[in-house]
Amino acid sequence: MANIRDVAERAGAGLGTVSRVINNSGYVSAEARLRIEKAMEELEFTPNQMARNLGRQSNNLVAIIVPNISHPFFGDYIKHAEMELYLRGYKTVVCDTMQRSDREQEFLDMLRRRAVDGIILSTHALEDEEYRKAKGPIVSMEQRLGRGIPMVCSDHPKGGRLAAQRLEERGCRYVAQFTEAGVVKPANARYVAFAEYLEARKVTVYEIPTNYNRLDFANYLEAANKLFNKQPQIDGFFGVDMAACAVLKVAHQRGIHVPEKLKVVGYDGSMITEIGPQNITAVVQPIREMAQHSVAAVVDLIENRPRLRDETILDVYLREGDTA
Amino acid sequence: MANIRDVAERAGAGLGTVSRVINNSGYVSAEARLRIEKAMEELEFTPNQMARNLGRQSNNLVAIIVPNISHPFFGDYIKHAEMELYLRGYKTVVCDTMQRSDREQEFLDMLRRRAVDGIILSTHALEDEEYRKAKGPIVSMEQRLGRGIPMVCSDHPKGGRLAAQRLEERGCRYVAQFTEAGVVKPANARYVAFAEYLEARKVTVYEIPTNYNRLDFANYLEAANKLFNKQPQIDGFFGVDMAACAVLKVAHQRGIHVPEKLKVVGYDGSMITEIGPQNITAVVQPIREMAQHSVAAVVDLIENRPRLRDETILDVYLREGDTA
DNA sequence: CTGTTAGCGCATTCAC
DNA sequence: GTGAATGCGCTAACAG
Repeated sequence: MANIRDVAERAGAGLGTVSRVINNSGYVSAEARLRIEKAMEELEFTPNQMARNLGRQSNNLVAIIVPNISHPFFGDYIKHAEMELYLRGYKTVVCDTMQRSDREQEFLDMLRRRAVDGIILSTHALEDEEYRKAKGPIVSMEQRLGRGIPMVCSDHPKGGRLAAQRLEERGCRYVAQFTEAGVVKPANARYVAFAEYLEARKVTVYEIPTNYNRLDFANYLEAANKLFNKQPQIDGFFGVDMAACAVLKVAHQRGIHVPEKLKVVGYDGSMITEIGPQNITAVVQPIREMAQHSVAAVVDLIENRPRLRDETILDVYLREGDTA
Repeated sequence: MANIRDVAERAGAGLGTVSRVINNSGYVSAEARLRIEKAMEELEFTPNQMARNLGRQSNNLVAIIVPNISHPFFGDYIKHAEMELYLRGYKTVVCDTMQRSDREQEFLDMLRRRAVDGIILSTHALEDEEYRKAKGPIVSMEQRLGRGIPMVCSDHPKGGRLAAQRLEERGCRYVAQFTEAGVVKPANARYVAFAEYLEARKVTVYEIPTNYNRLDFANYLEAANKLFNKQPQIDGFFGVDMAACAVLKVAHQRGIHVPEKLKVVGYDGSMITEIGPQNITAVVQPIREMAQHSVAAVVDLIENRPRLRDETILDVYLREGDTA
């Protein structure tokens, strides 16, 4: 495999000149450029990325760390983030922690080893301390990790209120939501806002704890069954998209008609709210914008551009569907 | 940021010894190891991955190129492949071509530039020639690209037959399937096998061409509407999961009961066949095994292990659901 | 078992 | 404008 020296020799030029042609930087006479380009073609020369990386101390790689790649929300997120990174000249490394903190730690180490230039985190299984001492371009989704680590999230309190408002307008009196036990993060603000809004209006709110460590459908299905067993009188439900699907499914199995007897509002607004027989009414997170902002933030950090704010909170809205 | 030389000096050792400690390779006296480890800790030394990459001519990165990251099938595939790669010491770079051949070409170039050690391709927008001349570890999903490029796919003819068999058993007389116009690949064998099986048994098979360049739901929804407008008498349908969802949705809108009046069989068996009110009867591709085999193949190529076969064809089965 | 040496392939000075 | 020199940080081969 030809290298830059071979090219230089064949073109009767110096390494520097060849390098300048490759990078299209600095001054090169048209004549020399031609000779060098010809030599490159003849030798089928392709610059070696690893050598460039070492020289420039940067590899144009950003790692996106998520709890579950095949979850619709994260799938959408990764898709948009990958495109945004691509537009800025970066490639995307995906890391699925599968909810295991040791894997998260290993992926964090990639930053220290400079295996990637930056990281966008959607999981937070470690102590905040760990993130801060990683010392490098880190952006967090949905969790405040401390000063210097930008965070991007959607307006969860508003999302909770929008859902609550809708269920109340539709006359619900006994509503339920799934909560994620033991996890403190901005996302939980939606459950708080939801409950506050409704309780202030004398609507009963049941909370069913689910295991945040299991983002799979079966987990929500279990919770949905538990819900109907314990609180058969419920007439409204609010939860993440998958939970909404699970509740719809169990309701269907039990012959409970939606939206007549039960209203359902999802949270996320991912693809799965639109592919079923009924479109699920949902609070939509602006996934694409979340990707744009988080990517912009991490690239700013990598390229040493100053950032004004550490927090970006994006607007949400209620998308009409057939279930509420 | 401390480097290996700093460590060597502080520990009063040579570069080689430090390197051996870092890589846990070769012989190092317990005493020297201790001194070096101490020095590494004191200096908070972390080996620089870019330098290692250059030295070893390998970066332990594999690119997975897909047409759409957020598609349930590819999401599942990436998830499993990422895990398999991780187990073998590789990180995963994802590349979403968004069906654009120029992007595919750019991602192929990463291999030439040695920005990644290998590639797993799920898209095939270029001429076979291009792939072959990329000269490097390439594995193809669902498409024969020529000798030396291993291919992994599922047993599509069997899949088509299983679906056909089921619809026939259920008494369907007028069935439809969506086909991908103008694309030749093993995956299409399922449509051929499906039609052959049924036509031999005097069942009428309608084929609705869809645009392969659009893997989104709206595309299938359009096709489903077209189908019901043109062939309202159909009593059976076969198509990829998303198409099945679309047909179910339109059927629901039009008051056509499934499975009473219309049987539906999906292909892929991804998550979306199980989250709706009805479980969709589907031919299941062994996505995890597909990931395992394709990863094993690309890693074998990267690490110069000889491979016996160029083709791996994996078994499929029909998973019972509520729609057929 | 250990330290030294010589690359890995390119980018980036800096004289010329 | 250009070429030669130096360094990026580490690995691997080698002599000791």
